[in-house]
Amino acid sequence: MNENNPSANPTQVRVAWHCTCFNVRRASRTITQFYDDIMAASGIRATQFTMLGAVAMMGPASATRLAEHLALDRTTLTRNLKVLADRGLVEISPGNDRRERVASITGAGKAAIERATPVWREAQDRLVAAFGEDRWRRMIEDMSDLAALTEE
Amino acid sequence: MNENNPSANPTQVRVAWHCTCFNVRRASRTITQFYDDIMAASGIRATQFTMLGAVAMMGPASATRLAEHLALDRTTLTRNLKVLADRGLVEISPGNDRRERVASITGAGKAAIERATPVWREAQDRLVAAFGEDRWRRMIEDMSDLAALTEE
DNA sequence: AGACGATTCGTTCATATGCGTGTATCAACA
DNA sequence: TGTTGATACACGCATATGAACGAATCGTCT
Repeated sequence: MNENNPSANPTQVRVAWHCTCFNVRRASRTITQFYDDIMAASGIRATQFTMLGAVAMMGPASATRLAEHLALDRTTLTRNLKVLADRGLVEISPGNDRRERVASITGAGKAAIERATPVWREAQDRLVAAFGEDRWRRMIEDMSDLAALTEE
Repeated sequence: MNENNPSANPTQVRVAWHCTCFNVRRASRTITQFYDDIMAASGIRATQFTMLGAVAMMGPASATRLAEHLALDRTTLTRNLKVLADRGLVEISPGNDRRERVASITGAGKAAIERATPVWREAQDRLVAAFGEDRWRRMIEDMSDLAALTEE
């Protein structure tokens, strides 16, 4: 490779654009913004909506259990949960096992879910319609399988 | 819905797991870790590898141009670039337009790319093999199209 | 030359993400 | 009963991500 040429060799170009990690992260960014833009009015972000849903769905659950459920690092989950706790949407309380701290949904949290669900659905519907339902369904399965494959 | 039942209604379950945003973010997490684990020995993370590649590929380029290229917020790119600059892998210098600050790859940056490329390839090859090449190729195209669709 | 809208960027605030280390608690065993 | 390995967590460090605000610079028009 020519040391004086600041542009790298063409191989590098293909590397960048075929990288699975780059592609999934880029999609993650643009899709998150797409959802957040539409959901902004509800005061709940897409990530927080997911988190609220998980807490509501799993009932009082420990951080570790929620983290495994969402394939999220336990410490990340704890901090994300704290944002919701500070807003009164979830409640963190000590569990029977005194090492544990369990999270449960509050009334305000349920109200937030009720309020955010329609806008979430709007984002989801718009995206599915634009992408094509069959193709979208296939891709969700692909991403889900890929996550299962790279998780351990 | 039963106000006393801390578990939400079953609808919420389907919402969480069919959410495009959740699925792509979860895949983004697990795949990033998959790549980072394998690439750890090289001292370069997958995200940084992408960034280095972009700088090398685009030659001296402004933050705005790089950000558009990667579908990344300008301020995010600037800070990610700073991490690489602090390690001497890229150089930030003023451009002709005095508002601009252009980034270019350094010798150490090129060396880092050379060093990291084989481990990146190992991660990529392993994932493609495990997922199936045809299916993988299709999914990359899906994710790329989806990013284009949700980008504006 | 001076005014003005557009462009490029830096800084601050807030969230999202994972790792390493240390601490409290538990369960089981000698 | 005391020890000990395992478990659940908090905290600090580092990176990744975007929004809002404001400053510097540029090009253009008068």
